[in-house]
Amino acid sequence: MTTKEIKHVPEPVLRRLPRYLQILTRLKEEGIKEVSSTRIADELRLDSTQVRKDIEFTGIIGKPKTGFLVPQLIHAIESFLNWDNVTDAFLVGAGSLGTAILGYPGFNNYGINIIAAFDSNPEKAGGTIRNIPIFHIDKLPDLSHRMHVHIGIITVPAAAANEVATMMIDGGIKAIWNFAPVQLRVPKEIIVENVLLHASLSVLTRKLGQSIQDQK
Amino acid sequence: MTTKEIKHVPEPVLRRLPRYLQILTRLKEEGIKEVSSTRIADELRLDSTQVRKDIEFTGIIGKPKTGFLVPQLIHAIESFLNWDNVTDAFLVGAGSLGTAILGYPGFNNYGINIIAAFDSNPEKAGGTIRNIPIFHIDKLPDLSHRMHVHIGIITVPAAAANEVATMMIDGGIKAIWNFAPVQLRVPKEIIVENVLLHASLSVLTRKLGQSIQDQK
DNA sequence: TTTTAATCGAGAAAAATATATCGAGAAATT
DNA sequence: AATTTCTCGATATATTTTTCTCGATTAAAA
Ligand SMILES: NC(=O)c1ccc[n+]([C@@H]2O[C@H](COP(=O)([O-])OP(=O)(O)OC[C@H]3O[C@@H](n4cnc5c(N)ncnc54)[C@H](O)[C@@H]3O)[C@@H](O)[C@H]2O)c1
Ligand SMILES: NC(=O)c1ccc[n+]([C@@H]2O[C@H](COP(=O)([O-])OP(=O)(O)OC[C@H]3O[C@@H](n4cnc5c(N)ncnc54)[C@H](O)[C@@H]3O)[C@@H](O)[C@H]2O)c1
Repeated sequence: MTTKEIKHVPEPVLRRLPRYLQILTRLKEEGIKEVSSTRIADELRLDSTQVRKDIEFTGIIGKPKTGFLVPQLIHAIESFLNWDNVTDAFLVGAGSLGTAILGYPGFNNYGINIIAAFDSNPEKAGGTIRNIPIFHIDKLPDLSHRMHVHIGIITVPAAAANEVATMMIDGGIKAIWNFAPVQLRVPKEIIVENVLLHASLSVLTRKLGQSIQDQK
Repeated sequence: MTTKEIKHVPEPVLRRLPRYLQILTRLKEEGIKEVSSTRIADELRLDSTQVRKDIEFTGIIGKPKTGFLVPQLIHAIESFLNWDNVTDAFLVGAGSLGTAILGYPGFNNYGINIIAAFDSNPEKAGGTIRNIPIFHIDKLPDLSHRMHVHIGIITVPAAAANEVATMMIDGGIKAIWNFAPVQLRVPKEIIVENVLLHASLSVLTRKLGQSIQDQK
């Protein structure tokens, strides 16, 4: 790989890296300085070569016999995922799921910082959750332009999701984390990451159905 | 494929099927009787061959020029995912995320029916959410045995997740839908489906970081 | 010091997944 | 009735992702 060559990173790699990070953070707390790909792989039931290849993307090189330096690897993964410079985000839809996300303090460790929420229900406007203010949705266009927010989180009902996405994009948002079970119709330069819980469930229920069938 | 041969279904296929279902349900509401793989593919920005291949798993065969019958396909996918006979589930951890899930009526359409929730906080026990009773966690072993529940949902803090998983398995649960960001250590016959929101975020933040970098 | 054991990283191989090609069938159009 | 258009589904190909193999390197043990 030459100096400035941009190498494509497979999504499966991106999804595994935070899992490594989770182990590494724990090891660091335990005072462990070095870790091998074998150890990470064993904990996550993966192949050690895969772990090594994933780590290779971050640019960190290990040492035979001992492995990787824990703090160095943590830093490299966080930097690779862009989690070292936290990006501001808006959340739209302060319903039950939206409230849970707003209430979760952990996301700051994962690269995003929710600075405001919006809802179409006038009764929700004016309140705060964990010091995050909730505004009426009408305020979104103005505020997103002024605050240069780049990430939008959609937790509105499916029927409203596309409308909200359009507002976000008009407001300058570049990436959308979408929890509504619909396909967003957005320009292709907009990054969309869907959290499709029904897709997750489909894997679970199908496997369960199979395993029950197999027992017969 | 001979009569009783069990064909392995790739996970990516299982994750796409509910997305098809969502389109199909909408089309059915609009009174549309037939749909082609091309149309589904266009809406989801997929390849039509892939859609056809996925549908093939459900056993439905289409007709040239017109495609597939919408109601028939809906039924086939639901049956394939085991969503036609809804499975009872327990949820453990009636915190903010757990409450959101308990409050969501949509899961009954996705094959699961949450019949009870548990929490270690005595103050939460006794209440109900959407008519779902919340019990103290101590009641879990007894109740799960008596009620023959097969699915467990974990929405407790990461530190408590493994302990809860063990209790669930002892109680006869066969499949776990895990929202805690930890690797559950369970026997291999137990089905675990993780919802790793930090993994989803890692994809988003990395891509965003890249796209911002590329513009420079 | 020599031996042993563990690991990395490069390259090859295998497996899984996605995409392309094309003949045949069915509906609509001429 | 012939032609065009669209689609399915079988097969082949391409791409992506995972796993395997192995020599080199390092630390610890003998
Ligand atoms: N709650 C869950 O467990 C769960 C699970 C899976 C998926 N989801 C999805 O997440 C989304 C939200 O679910 P929920 O349970 O929080 O629903 P909810 O009804 O509790 O919350 C939706 C919120 O969005 C607001 N809203 C509606 N239209 C709006 C608009 N145009 N602009 C701004 N705000 C608007 C409503 O006022 C409400 O506060 C839905 O798409 C749902 O399918 C939720
Ligand atoms: N809220 C979110 O948006 C969000 C996002 C990503 C991941 N998660 C994960 O979901 C889980 C729950 O998050 P949350 O925000 O709802 O937390 P929370 O603190 O609001 O809820 C946790 C609940 O679990 C209960 N609990 C704790 N230990 C228990 C035990 N041993 N047995 C039974 N109940 C127990 C607590 O009493 C509490 O009610 C966490 O693992 C968190 O990392 C949450």
